[in-house]
Amino acid sequence: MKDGLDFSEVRERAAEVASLLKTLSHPNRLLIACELMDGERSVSEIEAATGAAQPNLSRDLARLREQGLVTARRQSKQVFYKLKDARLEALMHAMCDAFGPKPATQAPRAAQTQGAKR
Amino acid sequence: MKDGLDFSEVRERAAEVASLLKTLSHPNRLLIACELMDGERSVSEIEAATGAAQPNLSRDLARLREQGLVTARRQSKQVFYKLKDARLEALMHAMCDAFGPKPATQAPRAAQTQGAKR
DNA sequence: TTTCAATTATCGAAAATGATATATATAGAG
DNA sequence: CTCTATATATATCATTTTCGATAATTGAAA
Repeated sequence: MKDGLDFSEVRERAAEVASLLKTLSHPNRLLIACELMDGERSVSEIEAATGAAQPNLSRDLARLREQGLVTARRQSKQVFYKLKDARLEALMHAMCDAFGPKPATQAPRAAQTQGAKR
Repeated sequence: MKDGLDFSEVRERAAEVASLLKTLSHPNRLLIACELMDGERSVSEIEAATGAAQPNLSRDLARLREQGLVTARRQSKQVFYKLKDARLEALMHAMCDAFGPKPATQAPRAAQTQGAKR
């Protein structure tokens, strides 16, 4: 039973992770997460960085909030978001590593041997 | 130009990755990918491992195929699937690291070799 | 043919999405 | 305090996609 597959638990975890992936499985939300890897950002900044329409952006931010991936902080008129989940940060870094050069705004981290993409 | 934001390219890549995540964002498909981390598996084996209904499983496998994440090989009556995309493998390992067995519930991070079942 | 293994087709319900409209919150001016 | 502008959030609608379930279909072998 120790080595045996604890199906229900495994599937439970799969459902959790799948839910997280679903939240990230939209280009705009993924871009939001990328943007927040560099630190806190206001909604307007995110809007500029992603090019998303404002109401949709707000909805996407709400989803990220509800999923527990980000937190929001209000400072006068603006609301600043930042990543909340350390696991998400790890995952984002892994994705940057796996899927190549990401935001050119800043050096990602390891410039590993990832040459011609195709 | 290096500081200028190459939006279109970034967003293009985001769309690609988001598409991949979407494909993985279903518990059963995620479980399939997990299962295939250990190597080739027949559809029946995947069915047993995931507990998915067979027609749905087939549809999910088709999605993984169409996304270019797995390949299929027929051997007499059975069809064997395996991971095709190295980036996916890397991502899966990263996810296992990040979301894997909880330190509290189970050994921190040793149970990668869950596949002594064949 | 019969049987096993897998795929495809289809249906209805639920969720996601882009677009658009409206609402709230905060701040500054008058 | 009221009026206005800015920043963000919520609501709604139409269209599309997804999903589980069930039925029908193809392929290979006995």
